[in-house]
Amino acid sequence: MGSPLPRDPIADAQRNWERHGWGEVAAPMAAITAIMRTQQILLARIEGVLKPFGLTFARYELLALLSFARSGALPMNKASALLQVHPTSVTNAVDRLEKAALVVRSPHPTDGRTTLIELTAEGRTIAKRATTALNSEVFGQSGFGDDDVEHLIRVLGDFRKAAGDFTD
Amino acid sequence: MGSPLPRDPIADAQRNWERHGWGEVAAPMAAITAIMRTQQILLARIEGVLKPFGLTFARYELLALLSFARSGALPMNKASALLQVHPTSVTNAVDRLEKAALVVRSPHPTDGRTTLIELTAEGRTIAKRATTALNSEVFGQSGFGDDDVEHLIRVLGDFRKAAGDFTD
DNA sequence: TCCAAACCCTTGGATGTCCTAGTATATTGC
DNA sequence: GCAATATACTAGGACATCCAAGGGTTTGGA
Repeated sequence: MGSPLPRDPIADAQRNWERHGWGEVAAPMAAITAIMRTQQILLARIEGVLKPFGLTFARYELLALLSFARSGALPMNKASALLQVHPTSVTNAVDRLEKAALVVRSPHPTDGRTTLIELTAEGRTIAKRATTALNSEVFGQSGFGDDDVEHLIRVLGDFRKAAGDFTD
Repeated sequence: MGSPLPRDPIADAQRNWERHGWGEVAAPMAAITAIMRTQQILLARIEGVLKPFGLTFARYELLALLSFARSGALPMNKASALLQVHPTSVTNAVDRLEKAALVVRSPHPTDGRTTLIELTAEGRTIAKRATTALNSEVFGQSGFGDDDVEHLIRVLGDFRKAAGDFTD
């Protein structure tokens, strides 16, 4: 999308913050901005790997979640909670996955309000293949050192917990 | 959007990865997934603070960038490069900011291809107020410890550099 | 000098996310 | 048992991001 900049724009922003007398929060601002940008880079990599499978990250996450469920099926609301996205986002993802025949919707046996999302055989195959690709092309070459990975898991885990993501 | 889960879904995913024989990349997978989720949480906080100003994060970033430019103006392509987003995203943001009278488009004095984005007086005021709000309500209460902030800046900075964001 | 290649911005389309209803089904409480 | 409340999913709308294409402007090499 663009060639490398001569200078780190986030470091520049941090300096600007300090210069304007906001030194107190300049570092957290830089850290948060860096998280936003890193997510953008990672998402682009992931989507690039998933594209050949006709998947996006949102759809992959749902597929992967289903593949780990014992029965290969989950209620929409459960998927929404576990993926931590809005219910309408799940509806959207399921619509597209269903068109691609990777999942099917089926009524819940006892609760008429609930819809189950079920992995098809092809869905399971694609999920497996996509995971293999992501493992080798993204997670296996993250560029983060082992210590940094551990640190990120701990720091961001604490953050997510404090934000109310989970109790544990 | 949902009440806290009883267990950390990312830690669960990491265990699933290990259980399926992908232990080698389970930790980086967890770290990357945590970054994605953290970004989502932070973005929601930021947008919540900006909403009263009629701004989104994308528009705020552009406004802030302009406010740090000496002349209060920048070519669209420069803004695109510095914000590291696609040119069409800048077009979109400028369209909306211009409707809100926070910026104006003006022709480049010497290059007929280029359009300058210029901050209006009101744009500068809103930028300042929004920044104050973000500083006190988000950056000042990030929840990250000082050491963790420094670590994040370093680790993510190295990552962004390796990804080709900047040379420095 | 002049035309092809490079560059800049915009339009149109595909996706994803969230929010705000609206419909249907369950549960609760009186 | 029935009305009121709570849940589950979906439709429609607002935004953001990217990609592919198209039209206008500059630049540079023949």
